Amino acid sequence: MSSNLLAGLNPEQLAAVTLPAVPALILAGAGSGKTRVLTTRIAWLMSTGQVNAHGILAVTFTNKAAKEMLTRVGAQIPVNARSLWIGTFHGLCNRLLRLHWRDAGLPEAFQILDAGDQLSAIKRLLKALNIDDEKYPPRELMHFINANKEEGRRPGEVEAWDDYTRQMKQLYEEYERQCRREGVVDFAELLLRSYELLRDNHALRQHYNARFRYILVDEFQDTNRLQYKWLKLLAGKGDALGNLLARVGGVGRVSNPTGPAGASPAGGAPHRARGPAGAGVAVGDDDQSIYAFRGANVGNMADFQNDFRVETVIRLEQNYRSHGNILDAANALISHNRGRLGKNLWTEESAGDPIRVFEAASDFEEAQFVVDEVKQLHRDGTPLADMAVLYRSNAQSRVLEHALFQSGLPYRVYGGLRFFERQEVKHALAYLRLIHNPDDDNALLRVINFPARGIGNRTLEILGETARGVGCSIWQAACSGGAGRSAAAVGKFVTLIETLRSQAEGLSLPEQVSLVTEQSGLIETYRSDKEGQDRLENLAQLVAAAARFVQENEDSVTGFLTQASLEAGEHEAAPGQDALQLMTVHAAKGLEFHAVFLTGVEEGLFPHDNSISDPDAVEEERRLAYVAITRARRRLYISLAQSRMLHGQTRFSVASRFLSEIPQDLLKWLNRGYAPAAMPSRPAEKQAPEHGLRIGASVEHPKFGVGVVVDYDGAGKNANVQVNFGSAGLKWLALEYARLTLLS
DNA sequence: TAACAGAGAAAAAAA
DNA sequence: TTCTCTGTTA
Repeated sequence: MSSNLLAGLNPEQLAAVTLPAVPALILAGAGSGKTRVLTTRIAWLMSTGQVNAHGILAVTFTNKAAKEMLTRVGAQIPVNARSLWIGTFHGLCNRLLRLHWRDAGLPEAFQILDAGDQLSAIKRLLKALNIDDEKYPPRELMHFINANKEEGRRPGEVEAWDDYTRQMKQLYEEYERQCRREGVVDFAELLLRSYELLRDNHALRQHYNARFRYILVDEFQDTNRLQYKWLKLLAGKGDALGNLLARVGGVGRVSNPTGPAGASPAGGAPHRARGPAGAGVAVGDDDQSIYAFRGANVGNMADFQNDFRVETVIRLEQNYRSHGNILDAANALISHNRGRLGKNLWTEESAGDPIRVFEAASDFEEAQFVVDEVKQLHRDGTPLADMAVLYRSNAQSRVLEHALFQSGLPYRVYGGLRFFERQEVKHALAYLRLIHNPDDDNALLRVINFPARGIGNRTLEILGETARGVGCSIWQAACSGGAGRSAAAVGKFVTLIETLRSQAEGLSLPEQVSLVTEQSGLIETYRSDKEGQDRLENLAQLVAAAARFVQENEDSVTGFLTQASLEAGEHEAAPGQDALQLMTVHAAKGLEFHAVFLTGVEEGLFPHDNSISDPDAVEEERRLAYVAITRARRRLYISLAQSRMLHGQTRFSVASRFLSEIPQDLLKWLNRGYAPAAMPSRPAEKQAPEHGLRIGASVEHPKFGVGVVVDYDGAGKNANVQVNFGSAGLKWLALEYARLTLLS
């Protein structure tokens, strides 16, 4: 059987798939068949009888990647999806904590706070404590808390040398208390809590060490410190052994034991000579590390090599995606970074097309260029969905969207709110939470006055104070009356929730969701809102999602709520229409397209202003550019604009340094030299003309026909306008003489 | 309570 | 420029 599995692998892939049970690092370049290697290895391990599904743990970062891995393994070998632990860090931690909630000190049905929930919980905390949120902004506190958790630090371990940090530390502690009281867990807490569970519970740790004989980690360059520590524990290499940590003498930091790490006999559990501790495989690409800003630590790759004394490093450098010129450009660009682990992509494919470069006079013109090229490629047979327009920052999408909209090309923008983050969905889920746990203050505050029922800030303040005074939940405070003038309204809300609860009794999950959306008044509110159509649609979708959940999993409210927090759903529920893809470079990681347009390749934008003064940050930008380039299979366009509207101002920029780091013989400048001169000069700088012929206005000329105003200068008698008459050409006309009629 | 105006910020983002 | 948040006002 295994020969089938291994067919078609190149020598490096084969080596990676059939690695013995030793720790190994696989440096997998873009498009080198990384996922295939991972899934084939899992299938190979099982089909050769080295391990059963039970003994494998595979970790990814996104639900999408986890799902894909599971599907592909399933296609190669029959597996029981339940016994195979493939998932995201958070998904797997959740699984662990649900199994061992008691040992982890959590309530059985603990709730998960997503980022938005966490922020509102923090705001509520600050209010309750009467903290000036100007001095201690909620977002900053949230960042402080998460950053510390991601370093594995509880409040007690935070070093505070100044008043500000001392206060933040204090608030971190209060926040934890609040979470404990409410039985909720934020994203970082999932990780930290399950890390601590394994660290402090020897029996449990040994159980999992023995169980997970093979651990595979995807996108290893994106792991943060805590995730790495967690992996180490699971692999049985723990800094878990408190003695080991102490002996190495670090200050509580997980530095690398320089000696023979796991082999320490000094107290604690003796390690097996082979086996569990040895089987970790990390797959990553340091050149594609683009998430340092959210705590990813590329250094984990080097630490892994040291801590696990990795002797096997496999490089997957053959690229199955792009043509040669594209890879050469990527290789050349990334070679400007220092301290790489080193890797050079190559392909058996031909060099292919040169990289097309377009320098536009303005962002407007750049967008137009993209539109024209996309149209051309589409006419030549490339599906729109196989083309992507990439940009560094979301703000750039506006002008692109505008041009696309004008041209009538269907497009799809990634980013923005996702399904379970939409307010109507969150409202509905809050009602669902409340009928199962009315003490959930977060949920209660979200909907106590939505739909509006006459409970304002003042009332909430009174309720909050009462609750705090008594030490009970807001719900209990609401039940005990004493809500001042709005007592009646509060009473009605209490009755509503209680009615909902009794009605929900015995209903299935989808029925409960449906009940809640209707009886709470949500549906009615959105129906009377002229812009509520989409929201109604989403509420219906929510019921459908609940039905699907019950079918695929179990009839469990907690399970559904967990999934809602852990899998926020798709960005766009767009139909399967063939549409051009618009997204940030970050969002494009892991994807590939026939043609890629990398836009805004200008100093100040890419690399971004905020990075330019920091060499490390510039390197991350360069990696980002590398990711962007390697998305393209056949065609790569790089465009830039000499001027662009940014924050309401026109700014002028020059080509990005990244462009000059690509060998010029790989580039084909589509318009260098003549372009800037032939283009209309910076319309944005001009004041509106008194003659009313603004740029973009349509005009008619008796001889030239219909055209569009692209520029103007002068005033009064000397006023001139430049009009693009299409086939009749671009003309400068003196307003005093030309008989122009304004059409729009 | 709800509507409105003025201020302030605008890099990237998974779970 | 435009979106979001906050504080004020009807």
